[in-house]
Amino acid sequence: MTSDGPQIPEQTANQQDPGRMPPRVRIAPSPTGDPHVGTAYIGLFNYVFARKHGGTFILRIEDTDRVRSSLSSEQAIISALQWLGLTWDEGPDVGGPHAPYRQSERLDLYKRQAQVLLDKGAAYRCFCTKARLDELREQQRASKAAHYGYDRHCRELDPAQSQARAEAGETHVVRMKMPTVGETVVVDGLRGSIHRANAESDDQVIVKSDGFPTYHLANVVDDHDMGITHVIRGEEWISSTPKHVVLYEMFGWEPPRWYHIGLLRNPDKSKLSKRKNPVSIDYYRDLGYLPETLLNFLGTLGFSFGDDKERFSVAEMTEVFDWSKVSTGGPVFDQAKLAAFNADDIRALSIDELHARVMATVLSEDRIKAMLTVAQQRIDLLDDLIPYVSFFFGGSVDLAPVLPKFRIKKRSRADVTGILERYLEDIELDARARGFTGEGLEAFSREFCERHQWKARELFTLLRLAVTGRTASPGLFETLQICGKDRVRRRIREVIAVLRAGEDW
RNA sequence: GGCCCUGUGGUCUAGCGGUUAGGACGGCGGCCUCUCACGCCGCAAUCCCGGGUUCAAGUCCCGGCAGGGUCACCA
Repeated sequence: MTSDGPQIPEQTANQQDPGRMPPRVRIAPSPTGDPHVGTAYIGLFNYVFARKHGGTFILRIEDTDRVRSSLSSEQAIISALQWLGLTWDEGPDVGGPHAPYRQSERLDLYKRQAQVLLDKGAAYRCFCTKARLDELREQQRASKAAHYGYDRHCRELDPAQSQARAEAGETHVVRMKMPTVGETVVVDGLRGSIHRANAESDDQVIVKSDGFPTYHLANVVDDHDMGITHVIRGEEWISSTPKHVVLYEMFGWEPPRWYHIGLLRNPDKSKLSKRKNPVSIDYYRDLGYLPETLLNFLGTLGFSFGDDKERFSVAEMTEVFDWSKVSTGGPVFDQAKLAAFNADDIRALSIDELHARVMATVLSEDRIKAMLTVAQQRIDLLDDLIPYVSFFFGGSVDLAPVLPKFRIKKRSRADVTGILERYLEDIELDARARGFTGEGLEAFSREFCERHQWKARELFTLLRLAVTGRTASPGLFETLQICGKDRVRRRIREVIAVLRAGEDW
């Protein structure tokens, strides 16, 4: 299976000597939403590490979650990473020696490997129902149990009987048979040895009832198959890494080296989340951050260049990169500092360069034409254009003049705030709205109104006020489309914050 | 709650037994200037706590505490 992949001299691959063979690293985003800055952050470290050592940087799409994954999200991730310039050597779009690079297209491999584990007695079929598991979890929570995991109910079922039940069509999952004694050590290149008693880990599901593998199986199988030498990923994975180590042992494979990078945080120190901070790479792109600036900023989080230098390019970072310069704490993603970096970089551009950047982004031909299309009927002089379309630009909009208009007859302040919050959330859930085209948004929005028993007129007014800061604008949905998803979301979020802070009416 | 990770100004970080604890963002004050912005100068602000070890601890050890992650048929 890996006959063409390099065998990794793991024994010699210590921190001083990253291995004689060039490293192979990957990022493995899940295409379940907008491209996340966390992906860019982890991608940066993987990219730099690979380039530093003349290795290979791979993009693998982890789309084993059948219900949440979408091709549009995958495309968005690819284009966001391309915008940043983190180019990969192998991936779903460019192919490579270990294609396919999309997990949904590698099902046979996982199925085969799961069978290997089953045959070895290292895994077993579990027929427990969702209801039983929910109840179990509930009980554990209620009784404040020391351990919350699966109770291994099906672990000792007779394999032959299990197989017969499976063949008879009984729905089941496959779980790994975690050792119940001893401990597993994860050697982390950043944090040293992490010990964990095996009894702490439960029998993780490795194949779901729909036949798709879970992350744990797919990730181990693919990393091995693709010859991944160093797994550089987020800290959130630390607690399941012992399971991964055990999986490698069960297969008899040499594990990669692990490096767990600290998680990006919200200002309140919790894990970075879209409710508390813009997390979409698209947001930063569409609001006019420079890609090299975003990368530089990300580079200063968790990594220190040395010599008090913090403005550096990816190429420079690559030159001096060393794990000893990487810290393990979870850095807060500070918008103000990013903005300051961006301001500096804009100032450093020549006028010609600046012009080129602006024309390629906020004033791109497509965008201007879209604006002209909606402005044509509404301006009398050519010179009226810019004032008229001003709300298509910039982050926030001045709400002060329209704030009183948010008061809608027979609706409380809480009603208004609530419906806007709900709208913001539901955009994510609806495929048409997610695409953010005028048509899709309109269909979604009308349905949304019906569902919540709001008149279209009421909600649409709120949206217009929130997004444009005006009582009159071009058609709402074409306006939303041109503004773009991230600007729209930001402005709605800001309105919500303002309304929430105010007195009831 | 169990387990695990982390702990230098508000934030990102440097430091690796002896430093006036350095830089950056932000804040504050000033200079420049027709205004604003830029730019420049300056100021305030930090070693989580408690024990050890040591002539000497932000740096080493132990114990607390705090924050975070994770305990899914999501990754």
